[in-house]
Amino acid sequence: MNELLRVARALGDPNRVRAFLALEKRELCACQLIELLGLAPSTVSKHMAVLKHAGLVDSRKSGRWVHYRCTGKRAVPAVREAIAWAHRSLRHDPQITRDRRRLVAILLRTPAEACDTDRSPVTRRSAVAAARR
Amino acid sequence: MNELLRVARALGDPNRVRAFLALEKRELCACQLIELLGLAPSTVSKHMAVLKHAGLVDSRKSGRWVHYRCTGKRAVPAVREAIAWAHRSLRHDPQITRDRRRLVAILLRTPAEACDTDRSPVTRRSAVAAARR
DNA sequence: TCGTTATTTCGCCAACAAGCGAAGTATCGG
DNA sequence: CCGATACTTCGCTTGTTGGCGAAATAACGA
Repeated sequence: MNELLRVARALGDPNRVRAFLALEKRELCACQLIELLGLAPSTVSKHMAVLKHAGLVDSRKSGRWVHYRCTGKRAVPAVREAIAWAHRSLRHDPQITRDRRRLVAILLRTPAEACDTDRSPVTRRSAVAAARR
Repeated sequence: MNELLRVARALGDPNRVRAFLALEKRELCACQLIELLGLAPSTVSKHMAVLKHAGLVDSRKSGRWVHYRCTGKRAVPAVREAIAWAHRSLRHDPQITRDRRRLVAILLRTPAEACDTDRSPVTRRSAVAAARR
């Protein structure tokens, strides 16, 4: 039952839930999650490690940046079911809705100065479009 | 998102998960859960209050006894989905399997001396049969 | 009414979790 | 190399949680 316990505990903290839901439609690098949540980098790093250990999220390192993404369909069935539960029950949550809006701004702004200098304008535009959906 | 947080936190403790899974097929009174978990009555009472507050469980008082039961189909959709997730991911869990076996013994023994003096032998037999399934 | 039994509430302690800042690791740009 | 940038790990503080036993509440049975 350790898998269920890890997943349940990972989803038991509001900031982790916010970070996890922000990854519903796209991957994000740590600095974008830090800006979204407004927490210290070390805190966000710890939160992401918890989500990762639970199998809800994985990460890919590209240069200086670590990109996090939801494991989604690649997750094992038990975790996949939890992901569907979380996404569905928070679809209309006010906090998550606010976060979605703020993400649009973050995705528009941070590319120029930070995380994805290697991301082409066209990719950036589609990421923003995805965030609006 | 408070509902999800309450449910996730409720399912984040192994003893609460065991108690909750024990209620999958039948209702149980507090003393049976106390015996199953081997914890102090006050501790079990607190655990059940957490499960109840999360909407995973409700209770019905009958005389001296409080019978707990899974809210199951009566739960709101978000909670119902979590219930299905928990039940499905723990169907073959070793600890839960051990608990199911011990429950058979508890259901056979406790009626005579404790909780369900008001339960007729035929009902008791069917409860035991359900526990074996 | 009085004692007994079932359960909850209260008060406490130890373990854990979330937060931060400082120091450490890794990668890029010069 | 050296500084800067992006994270992560470490050490610490503070709030929360899980456990217990003792006392309180409730209901039954004599």
